[in-house]
This record gives sequence, structure tokens and C-alpha cells, in this order.
Amino acid sequence: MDKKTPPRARRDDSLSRERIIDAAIAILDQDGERGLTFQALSAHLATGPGAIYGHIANKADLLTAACDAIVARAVTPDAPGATPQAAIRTLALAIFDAMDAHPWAGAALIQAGGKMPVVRILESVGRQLGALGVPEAARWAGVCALVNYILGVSGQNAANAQRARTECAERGAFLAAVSAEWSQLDAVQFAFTRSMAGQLRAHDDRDDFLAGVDILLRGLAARY
Amino acid sequence: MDKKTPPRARRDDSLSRERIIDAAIAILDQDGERGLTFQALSAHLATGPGAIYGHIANKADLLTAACDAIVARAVTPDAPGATPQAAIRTLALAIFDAMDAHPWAGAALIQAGGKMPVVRILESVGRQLGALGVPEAARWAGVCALVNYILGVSGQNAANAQRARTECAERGAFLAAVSAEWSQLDAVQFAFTRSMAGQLRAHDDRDDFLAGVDILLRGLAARY
DNA sequence: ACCTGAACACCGTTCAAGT
DNA sequence: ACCTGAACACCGTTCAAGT
Repeated sequence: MDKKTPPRARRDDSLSRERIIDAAIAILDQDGERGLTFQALSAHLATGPGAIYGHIANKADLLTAACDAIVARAVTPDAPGATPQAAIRTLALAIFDAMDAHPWAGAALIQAGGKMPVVRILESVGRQLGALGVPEAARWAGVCALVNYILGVSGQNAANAQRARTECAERGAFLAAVSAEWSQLDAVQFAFTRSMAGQLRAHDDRDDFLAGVDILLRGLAARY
Repeated sequence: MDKKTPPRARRDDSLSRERIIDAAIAILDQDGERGLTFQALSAHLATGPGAIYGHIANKADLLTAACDAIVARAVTPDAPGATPQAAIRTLALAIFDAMDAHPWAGAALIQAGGKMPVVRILESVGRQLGALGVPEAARWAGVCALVNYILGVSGQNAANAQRARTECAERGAFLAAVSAEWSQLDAVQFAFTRSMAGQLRAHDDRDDFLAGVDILLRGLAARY
């Protein structure tokens, strides 16, 4: 993905892919995905909108690159003494927290297919699964399950954080609103969802997220 | 979400929320999400773009509603004699196939938060988890893990199908391209991903998807 | 009450002209 | 070689005017 890294030195304040990505992240953090405009971006960089296309292909490319910067920061080298299980839990939590801090990255990451940011996570989880003794033939399914769970739940949580930010004053009020919606569902057709409405308001997102990771790890352990 | 169901009869060919959603699905299936334009939609319905806003709130609302129609068709009532495990596998495959047939729904579903289409899946999985004997306190984590896995992997698969459709002639060529990209990654930093490049090209998406569902079910069974 | 469709305020992207 | 910024071809949404 990163094939056209600029090969030679550049003037101090000249445009660069890196400077553009940093500016994009700053805008995304402040105003969300809708705020990231080539107008806003070029103003932030004190240049014209056309100049940006010298360094990035298009808006999708920019979003994936911004995402990759966030993920690269979150995927730190493994602590030397940790068990594979502990390393996976640490990685999962790092992604969860990064998505919570940069909610726009959740949606972008899921659209990114087999691209760089996802590959980083894949790689890190895959190594630990190897250390865990999962045989090579079964590793693909295990990695898929774990990575998709991590991306899915973190992304969902990020989407909630974003909706809470735009629709309600605070996160608690938002969860209460969804909980109230669920309580008004048909009592027969949606009995289970209604029964979960209370837990939705009370639960701790991070705890529940980790509980799911443990279910997956237990499933893998039960097999091998 | 569906609170303003039209309460009274309407002329045969007059606009209705349902007719709009059907037209939207037809356009999405044919031209993808980028093809769904209020221009194209109103042309398809032989009306002006403004008329649509009498029945739907905005484009996001329309997309969620279209998604819900797809999911509602896929989530069929459980077969009477089936075990909970079998019912969950059947549901998971139905979602997977629906997303594969309507790739745009994958992305839309993930953005839909605690809304109707997701609730349908939540409800169906939750019931089976109850039948499986998972105690109420642990059901939330279990449902989260399963639903997110199903949505995540199906969505990823749908995104691949969509990228394959637009970037390459056929699906095999697309997977080969991603596989080739992975093979060119750094041998030390991305050793695991490189080792998976072969499997990526050879694997059967549906089989691997089901294998992941089984890992989750086994993890839940190991605990309760 | 509902539809019509021109108009509005944007948006991503391009490209001739500058330096 | 790189930046500039006007211009292009759109887009979702609104709203006065019609029926």
C-alpha cells in the first residue's frame, strides 16, 4: 500500500504524505468523518485542494492511511514475558481504546479489506495463535474469528461513541435512549432483546469486550 | 424505527415507503452504494427527488431500511426440531449468503448500531443461547461475540465481493491479487501474514466462516 | 395532502496556469 | 517539479409553487 514513499529529502514545511495524514487525523478527531473535506484539509495545510493529490490518490486512500497511523501506534511490540493469551488480550484492548479515542477509525477500518491496517492486527494475532499451539491448518479460521470480533465490537463501540457525541449530550444518555427503544419492542417477537435492555444501560463496554475475547480463546483451547 | 407505518389505504401506484425501499434495493443491487442517488431513485419511481422525503427521513434512513428488508427476509423462523447449535449455524449462513448477494448491505448493517436490522439478529441468536443453557448474566457477552462475528465476517466477505466486482473481472482474480500483495510484505515483520497468503487463495469462505462460528459455540459450551 | 422540480449549498477531483 | 485555485460534474436536501 505504501509503495510511493517519497525517496528524497524535502523542504522543511513542504507538503508530504505524512503531514497530510497528520492534518487529516486532527480534523477527523475534532469534527468526525463529515468534517474531513479537501477544503478544510487544504485550509489546515495552508495550500490549495489540488496540491493534496500529489501525495495521496483520493479520499478513500487518505482515510485508510489515517487509519493505519492509528493502528500502527496501537499495535506495540509484545511484552517479552507475557503468555499468548495475555498478549492477545493486551492487543485487543489497545485496539478497543484506540477506536474509542478515534471513533471515525472504526468505520474506516472495516472498509479497509485486506489492506495495511488490518494486516497489522492479523499479523499480531496470528503470531500469538502460533505460540498458543493452534495447528497451521486451523490458524486461518481462528485468526478470522478473533480479528473480526476485535474489529466488529470495537467498531460498534466506536459507532456508539460517535452517535452519542452527535445525538446526545453524553454517552450515558445515549445508552439510556437505545435501552428505552428496546424496551418498547414487541414483547413476544423481541422477548430476548427486551430482556437485555437493562444490561445494555448498566454494562461496562470494555469488560464485555474482554469477556468475548475469552470465549474465543477458550473455544480455541478446547479444540487444541 | 418503523413508527410511521402509513395508517390508511393508498392509491395503487402512489408513492409509499415500501415502494421506495424496493426501488432502492434494486438500484443498490445493480449499481452498488454509489449508484443510489436521489436522482436515480426518483427517475426509477417516475417522480421528483423531493417527493421521496415525504416517506423517508434521509439517505441514511433509507439505507438502514433497505438493509432491514434484506435481513428480515434472511432471518426466518427456526426449524422446529433443530438443536440450538444447528439453528445458530443456519441463521449465520443465511446472513452470510444474504450479504454475499447484496454486498452493500454489509457496510450498511455495521453502521446501523442498535437499530432494527441488528436487533433482529440479536434476538434470534439470544433465544438460541438461552436454549443452549447459557446463564442470563453471561448471555450478553455471548450474543455480542456471536453477532459481531457474524456481522464482521459476512461484512468483510461482502466488501471483498464488492471490491472484486469493481476492481477485477472475477472473484478468483481478486483473491489472487490480495494474496500476491501479502506475499510481497516484509518477510520478518509480516511472517505470519505471508504464510497465510496461500490459504487465502485456496480457502472456501463459507467453510471458514462456519468454522469460526463453531469456535465460538465451543467456547460457550466449554464454560457452561 | 401530496407531488413537482428548480434552486441551494455543498462535495471530490481535475487541469491549465503559474513559480 | 511542485503548487495554485478556478472550474467541473456532481451530490443530498429544501421549499415555493402547483394539483
